[in-house]
Amino acid sequence: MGTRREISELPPEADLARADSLAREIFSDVANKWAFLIIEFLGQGMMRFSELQREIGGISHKMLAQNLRMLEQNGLVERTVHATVPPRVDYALTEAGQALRAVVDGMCGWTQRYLGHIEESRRRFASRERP
Amino acid sequence: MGTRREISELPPEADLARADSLAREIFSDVANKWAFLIIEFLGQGMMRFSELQREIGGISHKMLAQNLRMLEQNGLVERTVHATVPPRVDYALTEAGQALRAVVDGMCGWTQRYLGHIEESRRRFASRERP
DNA sequence: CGGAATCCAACATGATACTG
DNA sequence: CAGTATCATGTTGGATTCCG
Repeated sequence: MGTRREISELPPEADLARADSLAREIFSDVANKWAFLIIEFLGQGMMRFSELQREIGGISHKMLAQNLRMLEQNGLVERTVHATVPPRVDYALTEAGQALRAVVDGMCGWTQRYLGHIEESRRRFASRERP
Repeated sequence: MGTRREISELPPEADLARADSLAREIFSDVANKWAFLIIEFLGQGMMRFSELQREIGGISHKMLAQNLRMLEQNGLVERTVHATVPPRVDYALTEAGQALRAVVDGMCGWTQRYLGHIEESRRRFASRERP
């Protein structure tokens, strides 16, 4: 065997260590705050565009549309258009989306649990600056 | 009770729905690809700056330094300086960092599992463009 | 070696306005 | 209502350079 190759005998595509892998590309797409927030809130169930925008405070129309399209392309979100007037468009998580939602839920829980810890850590860090 | 308030009876600080909450601020910091990759690779154990940079393909010196500092401020990463020459600096996950690592691991696993699914979804999406 | 600062190009984002 | 395009602006990120 080689010197220290325990980690990956993965196909190059799936290897996160490689900057040009598909896995990295997916990480770059999905591991961002807007995508996570959309997935988290969509986890509550099917929602309309405007509902989502109301739920996720501070997200702009543009960012919501853009990230929804990205998630749709990657097959995490399904878009359903109702031929009514005014138009009604529903968004829901696919199976892949729901699987990722479990991860995002984990991060939400982590955030709650370590909120105080992080706050304190920041304070300590700030106060020992310019010693 | 109100009309539809199942979700959060959380303190405002912990409410991800609010753009100005501390939870959101943490999400914005941590939910990005570089932070996730650093946490994932640091999960293998204590590592030096240059080792990390070698492991994480495509990360620049600047991004690594910047994100390490951010993670240190938030108390996810601990930095140890050895008074040798040349200087040696080790990075390791704290308890909070290891807890988040479980989440990131979940995302890595998710990526592997749905890689093909996502690839196919992208192809379908692309090929039904300009119909 | 690790870190910080600078410069600058590229990109992300928000506001606005327009379409179906 | 949902979606897109455009534009102005701020932020990100890479390359480079210098410090300890």
